[in-house]
Amino acid sequence: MSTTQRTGSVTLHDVAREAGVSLATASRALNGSARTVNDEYRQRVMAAALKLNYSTNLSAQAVAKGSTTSVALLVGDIADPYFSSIAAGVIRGSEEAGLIVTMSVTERSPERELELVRALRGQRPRVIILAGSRSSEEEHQSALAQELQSFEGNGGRVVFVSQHELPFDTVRIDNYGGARALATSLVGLGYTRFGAITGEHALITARDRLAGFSDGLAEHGITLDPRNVESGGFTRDGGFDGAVRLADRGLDDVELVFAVNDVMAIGAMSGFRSRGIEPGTQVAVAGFDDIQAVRDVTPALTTVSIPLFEVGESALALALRPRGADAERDLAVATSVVLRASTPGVAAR
Amino acid sequence: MSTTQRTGSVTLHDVAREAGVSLATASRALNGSARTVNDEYRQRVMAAALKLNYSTNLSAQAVAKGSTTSVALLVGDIADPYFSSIAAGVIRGSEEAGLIVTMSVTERSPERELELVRALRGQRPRVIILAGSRSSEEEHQSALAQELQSFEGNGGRVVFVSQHELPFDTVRIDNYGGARALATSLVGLGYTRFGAITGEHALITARDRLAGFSDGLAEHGITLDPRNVESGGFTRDGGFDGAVRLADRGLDDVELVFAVNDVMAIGAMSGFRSRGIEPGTQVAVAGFDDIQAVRDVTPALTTVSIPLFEVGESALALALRPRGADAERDLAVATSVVLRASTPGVAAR
DNA sequence: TTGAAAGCGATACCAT
DNA sequence: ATGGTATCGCTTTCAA
Repeated sequence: MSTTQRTGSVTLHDVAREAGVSLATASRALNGSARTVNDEYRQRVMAAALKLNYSTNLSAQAVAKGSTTSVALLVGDIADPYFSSIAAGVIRGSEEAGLIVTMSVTERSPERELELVRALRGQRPRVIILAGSRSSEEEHQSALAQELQSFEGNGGRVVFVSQHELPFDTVRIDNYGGARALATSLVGLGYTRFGAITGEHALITARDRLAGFSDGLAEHGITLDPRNVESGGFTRDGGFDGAVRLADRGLDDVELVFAVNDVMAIGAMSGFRSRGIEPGTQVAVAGFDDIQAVRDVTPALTTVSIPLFEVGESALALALRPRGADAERDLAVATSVVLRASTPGVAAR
Repeated sequence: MSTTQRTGSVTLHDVAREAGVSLATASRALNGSARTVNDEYRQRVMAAALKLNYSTNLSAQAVAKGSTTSVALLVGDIADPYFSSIAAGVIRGSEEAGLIVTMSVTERSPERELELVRALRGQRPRVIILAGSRSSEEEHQSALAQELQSFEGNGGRVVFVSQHELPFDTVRIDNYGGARALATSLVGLGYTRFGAITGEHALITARDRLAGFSDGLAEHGITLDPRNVESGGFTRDGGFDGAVRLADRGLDDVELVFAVNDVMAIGAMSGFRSRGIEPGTQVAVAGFDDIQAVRDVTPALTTVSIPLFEVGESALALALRPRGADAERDLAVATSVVLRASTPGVAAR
């Protein structure tokens, strides 16, 4: 009977033997830090590794070193362009730093998010990045905070994207300010009657954007009538349904509808259309995020631009910053209003 | 001087001591397979683990067991809805199976794909799923095949999505047949003059779709004139540019342009528009994939639907199938033509 | 069932 | 610089 090798993998031991050096030397030559090993030996080890097609066992390395090379990324829904763009940035940054990204999906559920963070601990990642839109429910907030705190206590790094209610490093997206600026721009175009489609009130992002928009209008003496505000899912269908409800109850004199994110806005445009209301001409529409798709819908969507890819990169960069540098732990990314055809200027009234 | 703990983490050892049992028993109670441990002890261990907030170190577990719980997923571009939908399926399936997915982006480069696969070996994942659109360059193909073969030799599982030129399990998407069926449907609508926008010829997916479309037309005695075929990047901008080139050289009598994927088709619609050609009315457009966005562009895009999320789930399921069951290693997913407003029926000619 | 002890594949300290 | 060896956290024989 032949011996069954559970793992046929070549180990460092094999390489060392092949090269005729000690295990320690092989380790130093392959993964050790600097020139502490004779070039002659180094060559031999490299050659042996190549010959045997050796590949370092990252798990073993992790237990020996007491630290991994992985970054855990939590997103609400990877199929949503908002998250996938951020993910692309995180992945890019990680690959540049030689780190591996593991990805989990919270499905926008705070419970699930908490569960995942707990499970992720087993991975002992270097970094946990939370990009899901979080809710503000006290209960989960504190349980989550506690979990993350102990993760940091054990040497991990935590970075939030967008949220800023918890005491962790965060890449802050100025949802409030961006929406406020949008309101001002739209008023500048001549609009005076507004409606909105938002997500669940518990979603901090949705709330901030709506508040910013509302306050922006107020600044110009315009009130956002709550009767013209529909709320639903933070998704394309949520936007569609919101628009339909708005249309069905009568748009009255509402000239422009602000949806708190682009996918909702795009859904809303289709929703209006399904009711025979032509977006852009019969009702203007604006969104938030500036995802790729907004350039290709008709009319092109006015929105607030967020450099999503950059947000992802920044989140990782923030996490990798040396621990001591606790100067400014809040990295703010700039947003900017982008006016497009979905909000044409209002002709003389 | 106090002892500095490099990792503050609670270990199984701590739990065992707290519970007053041996390391072995604690291991069995927490992560061991079945009822081989006294219920009384089991309770004690669980309680201790909970009290100490213990979390299994997955890396250590991996080296001890000789196998990990991770799935490596390679995609061409995570921000592309085609890939992100597949990724969502893979992630869902993995979470159900208690597996962690790590994600890498090939940026659609065969070199990068090969590099990544090599690097991924260090992770010793249970499964590697390759969802990138692969090229057919002989050189990379064989190097990749070799690398994957040895991965399988060491107990790993490999699954391809869409590709079927290499001898590995694959979730096969019927690109050829789908495009062919699309051609037939469009001819049925009364179209007779076609153009196309495709990706680089080396991309198997692009080539198959174009071939299927062309053959489908040929079946009805219609020739796809190569002069009406533009090729470029497999992206939105590639589609945009292709449309612009087509428009600039004169659409002549081309009534319908088939773009080999939806993002290109959507880009093409914008491209045509930028040249004053209204898609849907002045030129019909069709795509392939049925990504979410096609419902919300105007006119809604005719396309070939692929159940992308399901493709991702299936890829994982295939990988997890017991090794012996080598019956049918090619799982085919059904595609279906979806006619929408971008290809209105042609009135009596 | 339970515990002692031998690995798993690497790193790093301590002599040489 | 190099090699021997303890160690990392966990699993899994092997006896008891």
